[in-house]
Amino acid sequence: MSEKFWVNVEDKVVVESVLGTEACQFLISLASDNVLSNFITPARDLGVQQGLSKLVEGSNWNYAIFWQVVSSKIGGSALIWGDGHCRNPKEGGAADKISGEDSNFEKDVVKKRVLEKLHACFGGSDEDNFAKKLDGVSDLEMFYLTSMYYSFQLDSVCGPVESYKSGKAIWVSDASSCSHHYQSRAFLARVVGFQTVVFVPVNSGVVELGTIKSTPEEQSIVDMVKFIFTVGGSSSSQTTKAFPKIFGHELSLGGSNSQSVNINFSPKVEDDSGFPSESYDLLAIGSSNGCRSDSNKIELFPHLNPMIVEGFNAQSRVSGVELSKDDALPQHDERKPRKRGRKPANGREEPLNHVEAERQRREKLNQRFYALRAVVPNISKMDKASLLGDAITYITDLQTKIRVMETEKQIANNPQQFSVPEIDFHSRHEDAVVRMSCPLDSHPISGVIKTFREHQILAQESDVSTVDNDKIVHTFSIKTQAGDAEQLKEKLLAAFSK
Amino acid sequence: MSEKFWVNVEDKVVVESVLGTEACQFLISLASDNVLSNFITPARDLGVQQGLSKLVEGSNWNYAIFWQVVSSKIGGSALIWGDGHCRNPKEGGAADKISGEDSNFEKDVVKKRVLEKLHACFGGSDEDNFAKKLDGVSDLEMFYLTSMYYSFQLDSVCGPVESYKSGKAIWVSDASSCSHHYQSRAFLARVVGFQTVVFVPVNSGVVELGTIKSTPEEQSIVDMVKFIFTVGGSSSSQTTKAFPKIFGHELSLGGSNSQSVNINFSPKVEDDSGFPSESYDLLAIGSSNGCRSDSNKIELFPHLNPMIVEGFNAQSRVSGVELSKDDALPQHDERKPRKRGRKPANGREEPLNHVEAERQRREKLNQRFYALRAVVPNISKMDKASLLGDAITYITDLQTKIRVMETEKQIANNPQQFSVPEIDFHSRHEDAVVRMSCPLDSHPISGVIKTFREHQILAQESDVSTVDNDKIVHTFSIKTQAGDAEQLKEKLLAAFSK
DNA sequence: TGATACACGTGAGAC
DNA sequence: TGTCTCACGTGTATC
Repeated sequence: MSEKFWVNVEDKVVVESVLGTEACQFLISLASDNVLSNFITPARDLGVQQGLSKLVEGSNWNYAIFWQVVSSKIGGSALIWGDGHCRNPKEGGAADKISGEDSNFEKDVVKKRVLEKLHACFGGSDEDNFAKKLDGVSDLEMFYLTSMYYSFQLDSVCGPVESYKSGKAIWVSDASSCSHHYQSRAFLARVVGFQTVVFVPVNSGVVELGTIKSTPEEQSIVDMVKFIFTVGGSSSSQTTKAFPKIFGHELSLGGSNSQSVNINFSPKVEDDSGFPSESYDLLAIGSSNGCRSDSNKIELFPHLNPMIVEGFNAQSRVSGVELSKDDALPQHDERKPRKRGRKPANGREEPLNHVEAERQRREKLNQRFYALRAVVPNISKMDKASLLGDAITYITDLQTKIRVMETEKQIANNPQQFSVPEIDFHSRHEDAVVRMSCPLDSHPISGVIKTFREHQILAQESDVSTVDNDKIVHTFSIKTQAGDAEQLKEKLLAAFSK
Repeated sequence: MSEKFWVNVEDKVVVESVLGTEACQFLISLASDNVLSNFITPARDLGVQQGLSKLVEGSNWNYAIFWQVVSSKIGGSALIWGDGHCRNPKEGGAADKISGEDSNFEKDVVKKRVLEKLHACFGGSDEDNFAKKLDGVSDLEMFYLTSMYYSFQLDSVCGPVESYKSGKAIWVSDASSCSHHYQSRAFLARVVGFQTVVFVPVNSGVVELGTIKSTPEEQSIVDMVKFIFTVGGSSSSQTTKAFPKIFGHELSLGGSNSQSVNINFSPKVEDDSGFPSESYDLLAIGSSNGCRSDSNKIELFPHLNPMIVEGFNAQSRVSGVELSKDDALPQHDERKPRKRGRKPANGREEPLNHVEAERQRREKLNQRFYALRAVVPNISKMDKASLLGDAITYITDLQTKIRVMETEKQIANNPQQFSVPEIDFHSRHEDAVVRMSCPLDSHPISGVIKTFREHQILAQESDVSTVDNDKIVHTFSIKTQAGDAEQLKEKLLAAFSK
C-alpha cells in the first residue's frame, strides 16, 4: 500500500529526506494496516491539554505528549496519540538549531507537503488540514506534528511502551541515548537536537517530555507529571462543578462533547501489589485536542483519529479500560517497601475493605505531598509539617509578588492617572492650538495621537519640545469647525484622566 | 505628675483635642506610674515585623500591632507594645476620611508636637524622636504611633486583654462596637474611622488588626495570624539557618542582638486541656521594631521602652514566660472536642510520652493545614487531599501568572527591542535633519529626548506625525559641528537597539 | 538512648 | 446503607 503514499520515486526521496527512512517505513506500515481503526479510542478531548500546557509553558520543555493506552479490538493494547502541547523556542537561547541555519521558504514548502501527505494517508479530510494554516514549519513542529500519527503496540519496544509497562519513569539526558529511545522518530529528533527526553507512566498512558536542553533528572518534574495526570491537577478555581458519579466514583465529562465520556473507575484490588491507592481519575482540566503554542499564538485542532469507532457507550468504555488495565499493567512489580509502621498483623480478614480504603486514602494524601514538594522550591526540611509551612510562606510570597507587580503594571499602564497633563487650548478663527504639558517619562504620545484619530482630527502642526528639564510640551494645531474646539478639549481631558 | 505633661492649660487643651480626653488620662497615668520600668521586657526585636507586614501589606488591614505579654516585677502581667506595622491607604477608595477633609499644615504641626511630647514623657531621647522625621501625620498614623505608648494590665478590661485571657479571637466589624473595644484609644480610632478591629490571641501576646473597611469575620484571617505567630510562618527561603536547641526544642534568636533571646519552650501538659500541642515558638522572620510603610517608604525605629531592665538571661526569660503563661493563660478553657477516632483506652501510662508527642505532631500538622486553608482561595472541598491539590494548582497558577507578568514587564520595559526605529539621517551644512519612524505604541519619545539631553543636543524643530495608521514619525533638526552628525546617528541607533 | 517522623490498623462521625 | 474522612494509639525506622 505504499503506492498511496507517493506517486513517484522523487516523492519518496523527498519525504524520506524530511522524515528519515525509518520513520517513513514505520508510518507507512501503520497507515497501510489502518491500525487506528482497530482501537477503541475513547474520546477526542481527554481534558489533559491544560495539564500538558502547564508542563511545557514556562519550562525548558519544548513539547509534551500524552500517549494514551487503548485496547485493540483484535486483542492487545497500544499507546496512541492522546494529546500534546508544543512550544516554539523564540526567546531564550534555545533556538531551533538546524532550522536556524538553513530554514528557507523552499524547505518549509516541502515540510508542509509531507505533513499534508501524512494527514491524507491517515484519513484526514481536507478541511481540517492544519498544515495549510502554518506559515512556516520549524523542525520542532515537524517532529511534534508527525508524532501525532504514531502509535506503539504494547508488545513493541520503544520509550513510551517501556515506561508504561515497567511503571517507571525514564529520564534520558544525552543526545545519543535520546535517539535510542525515540526509535523510529529518532531522525526527526536528531534534526531538532533533543538532548533530553522523559517518559512518565501515568494512569491510562504515558506522558512524554522533550527538550533540546540537556536537563538532569529531577524527581520533582516526574512527581509533577504524576500529580497532574494521576492525582488530578484540577479541582481548583476553573473546574469546580461537581462531577456526576458512577459506581460511587467520579465521572469526568470530556470537554464540550457530552457524548464522549471518560469514566474514572477505581477497580478494586484484592492484593496490594501495584498501586492500590492510585485513583484512576483523569480530571478534565482543559479543552482542545493537540495544541501548538508559539509567539504567534496559533492553535491547532487537528482532529486526529478520524475513523474511530463511534457509538460506544459508558459501559463499553469501562470494560475497555479495565481490559487494558488487566492485560497490560504490571505497573510497579516490586511491592512497595512499607518501611515504617505497625506490621500487618492480619489476624482476621473481616475489615479488610476498610483497611484497604484507608490505605488508599493515605497513599492519595502522600501523592499530594509529593506533588506539593515538586512545586515548592526551597524546602527547608523534608518532613510534612515543614513542607506545609514552606508552602504557605511560598504562597504568600507569590501573592505579594503578584500584588506588587500588578500595582506596578497599573502605574505603568496609566501613567497619566498619576500626572494628568496640563492642556492649554486656544481657539482661533479656523483652527485651534493645543498645548499639552506633562512629565517626560509619562508623556502619552500614543494616547494623544490615538485620540486625534478617534475624533478624526487632522493635526496640522505637531511639535514636541522639553522645558524645565523633565517636562515635555506637545503643541499642535488642528482644524476645527465652530463649537468643536471646546468639545475636543473636554475629550482630551477625559481621555487622559482615564 | 501631670505637670510633666504640659506646662500650661493651653497645652492640655491642644493635646486633648488631638488624643481625646480619655486617652490623655490613660497615658498620663501610665507615664507617671513609670509603668514600663516594672516590666521585664524581653527583647527589642521580636522578629515579628515581617509577619505583621505580611498581614497588612496587600490586605485591607490598615495596621497590625503585636501586643506582647510581659510579666511585671511587682507581680501580675500586662500587654505592652511589641511591634507593629502600619500602611497608609493611598490607592484604593479607602482614604483617610477625616484628614482628607481638613488636613492642613497647622494640624500636622500640632500632631507632631503631641507625638514629641509623648515620646519625651515616656523617656525617649531626642535622637530617636521619629516625629521629627515625618512630613505629615495622618490620623491613622496618629492612632498607630500613640498606640505604641499604651500598655494594658491583664486585670484591666479592653480588647487585647479580653482576647488574651479568653484565648479566643475577637472580631468586631461595626464602628460603634469598635469604639468599645478600643477603650481609651476610642477617640483616635473614631477619628480614623475604623470599622473593623480584630484581636487574635497568639503565644506570648495578642495581635490586633484594624481597618476602616467593614470586614465580616473570616476564620481564615484568624488562622493566618495564628499560623504566623504560633506555628511559625518562617522556615522558608529567607531563614533556613538551624536554630540552636534547648531542652530539645527550637530556640530562636531575636534579630541581630544575640543577647536578647526568645525561648521556644513547649511546656509539658499532663492533661490535654488547652492547646497541648501548640509549640511556643515565635520564629524570627524579620528585623526592626515598629514600622510605618507608605508610599514614601519611611520606616520608623522608635526604640520604645528605653528603660527596660537589662541583663536578663535565657533562664529568667523562660521562667518569665512560664510565669505569665501560668498565672494568666486559661487559653481555651473548654476541652478540645476530640470528635473522632479511637477512645483513649488508657490502660497503662507507660508510653504516655510517646502518645503525647504524637498528639503534638498531629496538632502541628493540622495547624499547618488550617493555615494553608487560610492562604489558598477557592478550596473545592474541605478534606485534606483536596486542600493539598488546590494548593498545588494554586501555586502553579501563581507561578505561571508571575512568569507571564514578568515577560510582559520585560516587553513593556524594552519596547524598542522589538521594534528598532528606522532612522533617516540627513546632514546639511550647519545642521542635520533626523527622521525617526517606528510603531505608534512603542515610540520611545522620552528615550529620544533623553538621548538629546545626554549628548547636549539642541533640537531646533521637533515634529511628530503619523503615517500609515500605526506609525509615528518624529522629525527634528539639530545643530551639529562637523563630524558630529554621524556620531549622533550611531548613538541614537545604539540607544534604541538597547 | 531518647527524640522525631511516619505508616499502620482501628473506631467513629458525617453525609 | 455504605463510603469517606479523620483522629487516635501504636509499632518502628532514622538519627
